[in-house]
Amino acid sequence: MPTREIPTVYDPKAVEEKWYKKWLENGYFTPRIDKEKEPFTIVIPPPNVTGALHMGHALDNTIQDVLIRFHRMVGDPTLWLPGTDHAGIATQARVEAELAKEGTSRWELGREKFLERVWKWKHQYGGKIITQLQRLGASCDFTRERFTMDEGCSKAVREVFVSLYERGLIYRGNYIVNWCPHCHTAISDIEVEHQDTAAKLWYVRYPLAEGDGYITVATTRPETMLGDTGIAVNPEDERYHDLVGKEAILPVVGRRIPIFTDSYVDPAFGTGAVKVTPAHDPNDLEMGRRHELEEITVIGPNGTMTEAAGKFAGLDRYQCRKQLVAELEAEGYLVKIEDLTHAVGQCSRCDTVIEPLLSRQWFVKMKPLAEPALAAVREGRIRFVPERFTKVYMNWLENIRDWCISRQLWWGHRIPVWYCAECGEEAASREDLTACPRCGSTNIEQDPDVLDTWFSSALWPFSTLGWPEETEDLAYFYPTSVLVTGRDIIFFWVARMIFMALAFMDDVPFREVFIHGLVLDSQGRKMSKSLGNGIDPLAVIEKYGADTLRFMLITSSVPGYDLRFHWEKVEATRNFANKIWNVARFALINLEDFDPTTVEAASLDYTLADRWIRSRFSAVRNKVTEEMRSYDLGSAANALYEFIWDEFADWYVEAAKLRLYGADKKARQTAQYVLWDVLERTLRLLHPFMPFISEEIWQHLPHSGDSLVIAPWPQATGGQDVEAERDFSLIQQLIRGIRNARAEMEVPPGRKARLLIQASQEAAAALEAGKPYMQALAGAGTVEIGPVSENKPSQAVSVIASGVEVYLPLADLVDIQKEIARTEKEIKVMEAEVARSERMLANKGFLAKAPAEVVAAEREKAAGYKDKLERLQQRLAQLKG
RNA sequence: GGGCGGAUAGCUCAGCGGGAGAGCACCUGCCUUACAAGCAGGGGGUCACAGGUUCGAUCCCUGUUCCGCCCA
Repeated sequence: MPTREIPTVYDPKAVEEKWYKKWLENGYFTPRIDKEKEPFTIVIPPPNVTGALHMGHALDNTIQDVLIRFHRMVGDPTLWLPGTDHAGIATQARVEAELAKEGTSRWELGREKFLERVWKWKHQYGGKIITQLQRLGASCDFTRERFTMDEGCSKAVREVFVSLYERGLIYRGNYIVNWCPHCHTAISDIEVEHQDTAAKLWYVRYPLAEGDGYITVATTRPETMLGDTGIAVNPEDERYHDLVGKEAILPVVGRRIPIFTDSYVDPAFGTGAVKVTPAHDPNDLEMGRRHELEEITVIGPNGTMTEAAGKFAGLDRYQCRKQLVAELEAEGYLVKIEDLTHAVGQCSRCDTVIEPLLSRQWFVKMKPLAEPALAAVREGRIRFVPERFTKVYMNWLENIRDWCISRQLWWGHRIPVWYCAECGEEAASREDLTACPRCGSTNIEQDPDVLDTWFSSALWPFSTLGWPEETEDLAYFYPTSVLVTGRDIIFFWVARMIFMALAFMDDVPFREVFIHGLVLDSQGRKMSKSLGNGIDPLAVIEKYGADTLRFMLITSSVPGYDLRFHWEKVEATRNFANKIWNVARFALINLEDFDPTTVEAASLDYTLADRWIRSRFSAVRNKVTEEMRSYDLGSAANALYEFIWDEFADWYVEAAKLRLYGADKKARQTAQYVLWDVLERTLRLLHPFMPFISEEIWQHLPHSGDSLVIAPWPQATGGQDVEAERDFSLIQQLIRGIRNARAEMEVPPGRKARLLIQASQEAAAALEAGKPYMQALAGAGTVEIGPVSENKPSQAVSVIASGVEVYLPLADLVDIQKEIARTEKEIKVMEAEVARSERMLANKGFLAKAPAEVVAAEREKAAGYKDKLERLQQRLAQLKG
């Protein structure tokens, strides 16, 4: 027999570790492959190995765990595959920082030693986020944990790279890339964040080569003029017609540069004439290549001016700007300076201003890959939830540019391309090469760069399941069911997984994408290290428990929208956990002598309250189940909150006490049975949201099975008990009315009041059944129920509903003036209701066009209001008479 | 500049075609043998503004204002 005694206060610490350990030991998180069943699969968005759990992870993984636990209970073979991402730049930076402290650097160490060092770091500190996920309660199958740089994933990366290379979808070329002078590597377009910044627009006069005319250009980056090789104007721009084809002299430098037309130029910006610097601006590069301009690199990889910048060589780019502008001004070339704000690209990792740099990099050709990825979503093979994110995804892919995938780092998947020093061969290979495949020379070298981290993440849904091997896991669990991730990562990851999967698996990576928002601080700002406004989920778990954090996050979130973190909400949720704990304590205390296996459920004497709570359970069970499937998790959790607190604890438990404390054995047993049954099944509904507290209580309750983790989801039972819900609702209404009347008449809480009830025939049965509840919950003494009569008590407080009049003859306590005021107030409210209802029913359009059931419902309401109003008016007349 | 989202009680947010809801805060009364992290009662809203569609609009459409995010 399980122990039925539990402590008076819920202590999450005492239970969380215990249960999590047991769950792991029993292998509950590892699915059994059953070919007869459709699996439910999620691959985790792999957090960075360097990472620590933050609120965003907490939300993302709680959502996944709720879905996973639900499906496991429903009986689907359920796999949640965990893992981490090697996070190229972040991890490398972390280890480099360590080296710097030791007074050395990666260059000093050399590539091989450095990588050894990073692996060592990874084994020692990396992946602590995985244990943090366990604190959250995440029920991942850790036997299948993966890492983007492990052998299998690396093999997948090789295969994909070489295959794309062979298909001509990966190429190497000289293009402008986003160069981070601080991280010292190229980064992709989406790793650049655009920040509106106050800036200047410099108007600079370029003299014409012939004659004494000039042309004025406007630029936000005067230092790049050192690399200017042309001036462009819009072909439609008549202001410059006579200058097209002529040459200008680059001030300070003295180079002759051509003036030409290109429709890219916006005649409305600046002067309508733009300087063209092909080596330092992507648009200029395109123009330059159209017009065969020279590409002169004047800013180098570390952000300082190159030799090509002449006398400015060696200066930092901003120093150069200052000096150059001064010189232009001194020599009369500077026309004016305007203020403007424009978007400045910054490195998303270190906030350094990006330098567009012409360099030789590897790219993935996107158009051919994007097309099927667009089609998959357009045709509904992948569905975004909420639906509006479809557009974000489509817009991005429709305007996609080629993806720069090479990074000038050491930590990552090294580009599997070898160059032959003898014959110049460039060979991509699945196996490491030691000799040139063309000339056989051993004088070959592998490309020094590594791949963008997202290249390997893009393969995650299938590389983790064993691809390119044809594994059982891959055959069974792929494609995955749903991807759960934040809206900030649609481009980085979601889109890339989709096109990679379509290109290599010939199938979608997941059928649905559930997008959630960001967790903001209480003022609505993003949580960030620099602001110091982040809240550590582990601190919340430490103080309030994982269930509280989980439930708080879920009930605060609406699909697709950001949510704010408030400690008040955490506390409110903690209070809810405590409510559950205490209602369970109550149950356990009263179930000491109860054994469900000896009870015949069919032969018990169910009361109105029993029927009501069972009907309400059935409704909430259906709602939660439905909303789990439609991803309305916050709504589902709120439904449980309301059911547990408002209906089960506040009403059912109170109503059941009568019989639990009473002498009638069978009545007591019935109450015990319903209390146990509803609580036990409610815990199962609660488990996906609050796995720990639900398990702890469930284990103390009589139950069958080893763990709530693998307990079956409650079945849908018969329909609602409409009659019980209606009758109990009437009783609740009267009890509230009586409580209110007592409070307003200042009846001492301990004083029992006799109830005289006059009711219509229809209401009588419900009232008879509700009698004990009114006695217990409304401080009623004897209750007399009779037909409506002229004979109404005068020195009494009244509670009036449709078809029912309740009188509390409290002789000395009744203040007639107060009672008149109360009645008048209610009459006013009721008059407004009747008026509203009658206005609707008098509207011919309403009667003719509104659905019949709406009209019928309105008629019924109107009748009820009118009945109540009449009774109130009679009562008022009596009080005044 | 383009796109998306938001504006509902003092605060934070649900609801999204048929009588305005929750939590917190506030007021009143209760240590009622599960819970004071609680129980019971109560007050509080021209649902941003202006038009339109509809028998009926907080909800749908258009526009305006103000906030936020994404893309260029």
